[in-house]
Amino acid sequence: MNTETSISTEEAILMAARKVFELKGFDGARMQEISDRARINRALLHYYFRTKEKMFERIFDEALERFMPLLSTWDQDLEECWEWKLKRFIITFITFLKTNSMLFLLREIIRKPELLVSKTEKHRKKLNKFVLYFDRLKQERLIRSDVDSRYIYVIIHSLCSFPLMNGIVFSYSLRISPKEYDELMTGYPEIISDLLIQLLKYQKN
Amino acid sequence: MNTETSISTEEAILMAARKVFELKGFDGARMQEISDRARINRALLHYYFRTKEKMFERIFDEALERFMPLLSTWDQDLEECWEWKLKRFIITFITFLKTNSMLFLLREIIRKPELLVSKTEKHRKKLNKFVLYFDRLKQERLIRSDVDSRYIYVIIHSLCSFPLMNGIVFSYSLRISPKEYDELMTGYPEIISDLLIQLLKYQKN
DNA sequence: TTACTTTTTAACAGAATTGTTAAAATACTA
DNA sequence: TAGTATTTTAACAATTCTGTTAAAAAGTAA
Repeated sequence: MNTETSISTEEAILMAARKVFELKGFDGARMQEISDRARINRALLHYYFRTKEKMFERIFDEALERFMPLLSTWDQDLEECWEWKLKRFIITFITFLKTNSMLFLLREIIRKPELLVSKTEKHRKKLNKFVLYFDRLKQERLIRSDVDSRYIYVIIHSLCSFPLMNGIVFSYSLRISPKEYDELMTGYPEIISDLLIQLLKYQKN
Repeated sequence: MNTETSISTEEAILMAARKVFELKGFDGARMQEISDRARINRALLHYYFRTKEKMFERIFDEALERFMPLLSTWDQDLEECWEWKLKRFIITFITFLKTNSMLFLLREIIRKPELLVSKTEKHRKKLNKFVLYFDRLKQERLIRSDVDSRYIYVIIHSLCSFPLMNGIVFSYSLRISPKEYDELMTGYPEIISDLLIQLLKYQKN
């Protein structure tokens, strides 16, 4: 087997598959559409990935493996102040989400909840780092202590994730083009970083 | 035709269809599963709704028709202070979203973007009420003027919508059961109302 | 050129799904 | 009870999609 051509073909297939699965979901995706996008034929598709199921699993796993590490950064660079940490997280996360569809993951998890449990067991332990970190910030009186850290978690993630996955709807609701919406959103990470910092900062009185 | 039994059967079908479409999406939904849920047989399903397509259209339209009115409440009760207005919106919206899947709409719109345009034309005009209202609040120096009203729109909607549609993932990430997450979320509308009010309130200095 | 690998072509089997139909069974109403 | 409307049963046609196969074609490297 010539590894080089195989890999580029395999990569073409994976890129195409990812795109189609993200757009249409597992049930709506068609092997034909994937092979069209990869500019190969359907026989070759099955030659590289035996079944649609296996191909999906690969795409889904890779998506999760890209995603999970982002969630366990809260115990790194502990000397960094929380404002910077937060800001950096938000910018990194939003940048990441521009090329990684959260909706894809969510849709498939809702279709088949086992996907979440089976594929993330090894990351499970790391998931409480956020809450630990923010509870600590409260103890140290660096941030306000009257908001449950789990709410803070939900708030930050909602503010990062939803504007991107709901882009079509938001741009329609705001009566601007998707392009204009994208442009509007370039300033968004800065804005919410600053707002969240204002909001969370410990209030002296 | 005996209208009463028909309506109850039709309603059973619609309820079942809605549930299945919300869970599986159009492509993943099976007529068999819908008729099972409605406790009737597949022949009767087609007797009431000729095709899957037509049934879906009905479900989707109804979902949009429930949804859209919520977005055009910003020019009602103008004597009410903006804090109350905001709080009322948030509570109403979140309550609504508990029984109306935003993910369903989003998934189908992404699958087939025409759905959004074709089905909401008549509501399109009303969609700028939010921005108009908040721009006015800024003029009157009731809220801070350094945040684009469109960002405020995105922020409020993200904070309302995402925690519910991402419930499975959040409860997993926070390592609590879905039930515990629901309980946690009962306090959520109050919290974000208050936080948003703090954040938006006009700052004297 | 030769040997080998990759890719295409074209055909097909099998399964799942949608939608239809006719006749029988059941439920309802006058 | 008789007549009407609703629902079930069971079978079927048509289509779409997945996955397989064998042989041919094209590409690559020695």
